Amino acid sequence: MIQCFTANAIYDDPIVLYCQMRDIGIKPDNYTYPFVLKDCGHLRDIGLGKVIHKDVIVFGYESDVFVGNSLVTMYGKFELGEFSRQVFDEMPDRSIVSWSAMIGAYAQNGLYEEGLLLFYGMLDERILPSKGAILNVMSCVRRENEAAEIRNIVVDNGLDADHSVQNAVIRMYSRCGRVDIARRIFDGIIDKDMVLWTSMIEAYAQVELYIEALELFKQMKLQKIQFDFVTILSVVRACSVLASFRQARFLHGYVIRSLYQCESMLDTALIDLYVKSGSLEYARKIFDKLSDRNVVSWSTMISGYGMHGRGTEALNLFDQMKGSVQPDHITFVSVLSACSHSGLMGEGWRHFRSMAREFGLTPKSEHYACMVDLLGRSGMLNEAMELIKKMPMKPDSGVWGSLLGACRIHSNIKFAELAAKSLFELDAENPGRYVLLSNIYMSSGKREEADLIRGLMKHRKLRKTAGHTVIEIKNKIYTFVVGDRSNPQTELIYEELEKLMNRIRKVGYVPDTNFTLHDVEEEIKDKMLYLHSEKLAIVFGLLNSGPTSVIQIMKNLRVCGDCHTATKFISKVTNREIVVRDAHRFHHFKEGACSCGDYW
DNA sequence: GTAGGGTTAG
Repeated sequence: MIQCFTANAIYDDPIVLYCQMRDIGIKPDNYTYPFVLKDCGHLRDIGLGKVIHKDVIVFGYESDVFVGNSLVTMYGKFELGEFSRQVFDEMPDRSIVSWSAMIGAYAQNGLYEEGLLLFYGMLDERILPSKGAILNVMSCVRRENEAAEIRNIVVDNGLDADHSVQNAVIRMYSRCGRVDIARRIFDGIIDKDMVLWTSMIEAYAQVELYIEALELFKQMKLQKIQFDFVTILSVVRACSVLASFRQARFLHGYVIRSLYQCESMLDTALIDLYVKSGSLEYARKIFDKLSDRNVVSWSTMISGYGMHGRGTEALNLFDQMKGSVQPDHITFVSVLSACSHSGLMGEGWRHFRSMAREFGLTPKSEHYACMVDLLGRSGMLNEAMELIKKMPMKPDSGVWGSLLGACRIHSNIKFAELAAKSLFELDAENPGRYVLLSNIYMSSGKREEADLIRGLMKHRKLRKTAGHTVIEIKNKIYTFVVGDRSNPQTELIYEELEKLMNRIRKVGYVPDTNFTLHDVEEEIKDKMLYLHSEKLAIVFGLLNSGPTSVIQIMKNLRVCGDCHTATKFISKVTNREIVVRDAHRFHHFKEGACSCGDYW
C-alpha cells in the first residue's frame, strides 16, 4: 500500500500508513524504508526524515544497502549534503547505486567538485560507472575539458545512444558555456525525441540566445515533432525576453487550443509573457481567470505592475494576496522592486520591515539589494551605504550592483569605487561592472582612471556585448546598436532624427551629455546623442508603423537619461504613444508624459 | 514488493 502511493507521487498518505502500522505493532521490514524515506525527501520534511532515520536504527536496518541509499538520497533532497556523506561513509556495503546517490546528493547541493572527485574515486576503486552515476556526475561538470572527459566515458560505456544520456550531455555542454558544441551533438543525433528538442531550446534560452531558441522551435514545428507544455514553457520564456506581443498572442492561442493540464504553470508563464510584451491588460485577464492562484502567479502579477511603474496597484494586489496565499521571498522581491520603480520610499521600508515581523521571512541579500536600489535611485546614497553596513550577511553582487547603478545616476565616485572593489571580486567575470565604473569615471572627466578600468577588463579577457535596441514591426524583429548604419533606411532615419531633435529642442528639450564621453567638444557630444540605438529604433518605428499604432522598443540595458528625456519630447511633438522597455521596467510615454514619473 | 538517472512558470 505504501509503495502504491509512493509510485503514484502521493507522498503524505504513505507516512500516515507507516505511522498506523507502527502504532498497531507491525514491524516494518527492509522493504518498507526505501519508500518511506523517498516520501520524506519529496515532502522536504527534514524533521520527519530524521525521525524515520531514528526508526531505521531502532529496527536495525541501518546497514541495509537499499535503506542506506535511500537515506543518502533523502538528505541530498534536504540540502544536507554532509548528512548524506555521513550515511555514505558509515555504510558497511556499498553498491553502485550508493556511489551514484552520493554524487547526486553533491550535485543537488552545489558541491560539484566533491561530486566529480567522488566519481573519479569510484573509478579508481574499479567500480564500473552506471548510467545513473554518469548522469549525476554530468550535473557536476562546469568546465569544458571535464565535459569532454566525461563524454569519453559515456562513449566507452556504450551509452551514447541513450536518450537520457544524450540529453544530459547537451545540458552539460551548455552549462559549460559551449552551446555550440551542444548544438553540434544535437544535430548529430538521428532519432531526436521531444525532450531532446526541448532541452536544446532551453539551453539556448539559458544563455540568452532567444532568437536561436525560437528558431529551433520553428524547426521543431516544421519537422512535425510533437511538443508539450514543457517545450512551450521554454519558448514562452524566450519570448518574454524578446517581448513580442504577436508571438505572445500566438502562444496563448496555442495553449488554449491544446487544453494542457498544467494550467497554473503555463498561465503564469503567459502572464509574465504579456507583462513583458507590454500588455498588462492581457496579463490581468489571464490572472483574473486563473482558478488556483498560487504564490508564483500572484508574485508574477505584482512584479508586472511594478515593471510598468504602477507601484500603487502592485501594492494593492499584494494586500489582496495576503488574504489567501502566504507570500514568499520572491513575492517580496516583486513588492520591493515595485516600490523602487515607483519611488515609494515609505511603503518600501514598511514592507521590508513587515517581512520578518508579519511573515516570518528573513530578508535575504536580494531584498537588501532592492532597498539599496530604492534609496540609491532617489539619491540617498549615504543611507544606502549605511544599510549595506548593517546587513547581517555578506552583501552579494546584487547589492553592490544596485549601489554602483545608483552611483552612475548620481555621479558618486567615492561609493562607486567601494562598490566596484567588491564587484571585481564577487562578479569578476561580468564585463558590465567594469563598463559601468569606467563610464562613471568618464562622466566626471577622469579619463585616466576610466582607461585603467578598461585595461583591467581587457586584461581579464572580458568583452561586453554592445547595448542594443530591438523593435518589432509587422512580425519582423529589427536590431539597432549605437551609430548603426546597417539598416537599409539608414539615410532616412538619420535625416528624420536630425529634424526631430531640432523640433524637440524648440519645445524645451535640453541634451544631457552626462551620458557621453567627456573628452570631446560640446558640439560633437551633441551629435553623439543622435547615435543612441534607442533613438534610431524610435525613428525607424515612426517611419514604418501605422499612424495610430503604439511604438514599442526594447533596450537590453538600462535606457540612458538623455534618451528618456528625448523620448518624452518626441512623444509630445509627434503625438504618439511610445513604450520603452529596458532590462528592468517599462516607460510609457503618452502625450509627452511618462507614467514612471520622474525617471530616477 | 526495495535505491539513483532526461526537459518544467515568478
